[in-house]
Amino acid sequence: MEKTNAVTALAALAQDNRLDVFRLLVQAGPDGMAAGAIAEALDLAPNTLTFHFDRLRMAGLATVRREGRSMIYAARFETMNDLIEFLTENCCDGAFCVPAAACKPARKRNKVPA
Amino acid sequence: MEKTNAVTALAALAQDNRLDVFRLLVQAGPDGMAAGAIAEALDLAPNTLTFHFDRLRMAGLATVRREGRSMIYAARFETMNDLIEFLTENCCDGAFCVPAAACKPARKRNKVPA
DNA sequence: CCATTATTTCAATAATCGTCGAAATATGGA
DNA sequence: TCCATATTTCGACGATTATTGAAATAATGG
Repeated sequence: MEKTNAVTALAALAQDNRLDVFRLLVQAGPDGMAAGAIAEALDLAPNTLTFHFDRLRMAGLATVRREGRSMIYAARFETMNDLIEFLTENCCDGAFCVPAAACKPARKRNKVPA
Repeated sequence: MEKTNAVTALAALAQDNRLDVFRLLVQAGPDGMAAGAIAEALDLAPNTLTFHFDRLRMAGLATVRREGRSMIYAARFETMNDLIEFLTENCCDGAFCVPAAACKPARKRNKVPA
């Protein structure tokens, strides 16, 4: 990931409502969530939400697809992982550092025993 | 890490010059770097740099100490790790996700732990 | 104490950001 | 087609942001 993409992604996440949206999408998994459902869950005006979705999409952190009348938004886990890798790379000149975590979204939302 | 701290940390990193500063500190390791050296390395005005240092410190991403006439800034790796953990937690409801990476800075230069 | 170096504080400014209201667009159903 | 639903677009607004220049503060050495 290039620095300018990292800054864009960080800026996309660096806002209260947008971070909420992203985390909701992260928890929703690859199937995503309808804009209306997110609006209701977070109590946000639909046009405000569109503004935030745009930021997340431009940052590569979310995707959209239409499904009937609804727009379904989903998180892009790959970008999140790239960002984390970018933040941790070159840490202490590489000495004693563990590689960044990769979130590998499961297709179904099965709880994993702790 | 709480959400508001995460937003602050993300905002602190979501700016070109500040991300450069932080990465420089990350690479410098626990011993840190003098403000003047950073100013020279990144070609930034000292007062502008103070502004950015403040953001990083308020976000818990950097510390300062005085050493003679110089102010030595250093990255706080713990906060970076907390942030990464926050971003990846609850990923896909916890299913199939690897825990976040931890950067454990080595004291590779002959420096005694405080 | 004075001069020098290193960094911070303060005030001002342009640019960007997040939210709102009103209107527009797209889809599906009667 | 007409209507309701779902979401986006547009124009405006106050708030925050990053940078600058000038002046202030802190530490060191002569």
